[in-house]
Amino acid sequence: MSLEEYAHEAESDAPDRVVCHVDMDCFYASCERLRHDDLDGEPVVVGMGYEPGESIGAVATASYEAREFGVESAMPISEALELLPRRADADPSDPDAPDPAETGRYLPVDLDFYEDVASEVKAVLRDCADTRREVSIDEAYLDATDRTSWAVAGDDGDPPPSGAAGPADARTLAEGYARHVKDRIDREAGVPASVGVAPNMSAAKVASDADKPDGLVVVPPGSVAEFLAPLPTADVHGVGPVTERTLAEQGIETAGDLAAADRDRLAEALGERGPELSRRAAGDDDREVTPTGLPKSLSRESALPTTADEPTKRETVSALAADVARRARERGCLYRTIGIKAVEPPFDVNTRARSLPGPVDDPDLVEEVALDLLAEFDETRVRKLGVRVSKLDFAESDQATLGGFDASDGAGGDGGGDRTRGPDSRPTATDGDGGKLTDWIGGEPTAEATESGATGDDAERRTGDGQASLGEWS
DNA sequence: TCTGGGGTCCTAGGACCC
DNA sequence: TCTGGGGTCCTAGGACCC
Repeated sequence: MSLEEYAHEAESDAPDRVVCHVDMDCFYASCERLRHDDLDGEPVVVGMGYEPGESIGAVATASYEAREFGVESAMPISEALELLPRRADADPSDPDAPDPAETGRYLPVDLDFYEDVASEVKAVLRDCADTRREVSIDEAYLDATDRTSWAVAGDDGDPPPSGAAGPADARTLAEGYARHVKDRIDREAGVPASVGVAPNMSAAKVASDADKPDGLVVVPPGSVAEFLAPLPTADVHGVGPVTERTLAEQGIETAGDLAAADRDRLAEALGERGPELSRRAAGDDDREVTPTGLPKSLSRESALPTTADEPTKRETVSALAADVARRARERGCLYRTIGIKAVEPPFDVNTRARSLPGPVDDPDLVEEVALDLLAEFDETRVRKLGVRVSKLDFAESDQATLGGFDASDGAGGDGGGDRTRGPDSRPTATDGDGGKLTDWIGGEPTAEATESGATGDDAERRTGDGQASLGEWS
């Protein structure tokens, strides 16, 4: 037996984990209903880049009533308006006006308000589980193993018969716990959630999607593979349109096919991701629920009418650079790499980046480097530009400058209010590769347990609920 | 679908070092 | 000088997710 197999064997004595995935239902629309009673039961469309009366922007969230009309996430507002006219345009005295019963309410995104609501949801989650991972404004994983179990309610604590029961067949304590979480969110934050419960993260995610909205789906240990098997591969966490196509070419259409597929062959077609996806499809996912860490990069981008005009491009990049630098400063982080993105029509993405000798907080430098990188695209027609800073460093952001000996590399060391730290200015105890303080904040630094695949949390895309799940565009 | 904005991780090749 | 192997860092691009 290999060391890993041995470790796995030893682990199998541990009780099955209880992982909850909480996914708010059409969150932005639900938030709007919180403050506008008259939206109850109405088709609601929340648009980003949308302004009242206009038809620009894209659908961020459509309520389930609006989806009945075919309105979907990512859809241009103009298209949504064709399927579901605006209520305000339904003038009863105009015979050509749309029937008010066939109209919807359109609202612009108000992120500040949604964040307020989200923080009430988070307060409930904090109360319900010590181990949490907040994935986005409307989604979180909980590890509730120490709060509940897979024992059947009212029993002597025996787990349900393995594999014999379909999802939610037997009333487990875990189900009661999840019901409690869901009810508390509804009561205390006032917005509906769907909850999935399973022994691992990816199954919990799929479960929360399986009965939206207002769903509660429980997949006990032993029935995970069975639960996943009939689903299309696109429902598996990490399978996007490209991977879906690649799998289909090999005759792999369902999660069951994927689970049973030859993993060496998958590795050939998809790299290491292939076997990993197969394991997940088989119900095998041992990622721990780890708290969300600090960001790895900050960026800002914006679309513009396709142009090759140099001043326009430079102005755009300057503004984006200033914005990114401001956000970095607000969050108290230094950065070591500055990059740009230039998208050529139809959708060719170019990125360029440059690393500095040491971490800095220097808005002028961000602009200077970004413009310098942009020079390569002086003649290029672009439809979108972006600026990014990465290699972020949150460690003691401004302490290094206080003592007066700083910036051993001299890069802008005494130039105004910018904070700079040379590469060697950190104390030796925390210096060196992998020993950075930031590596330890927000989770263990081991490759296996931290981020690998722990982010993307399955495909909501069109059928799901993600307000921002417009990912199929990129 | 004809295209927004914010992120994450993975891979592959090249430079460089020992 | 040639040959080799291992390791790390950097950059660019791709896929995916919300």
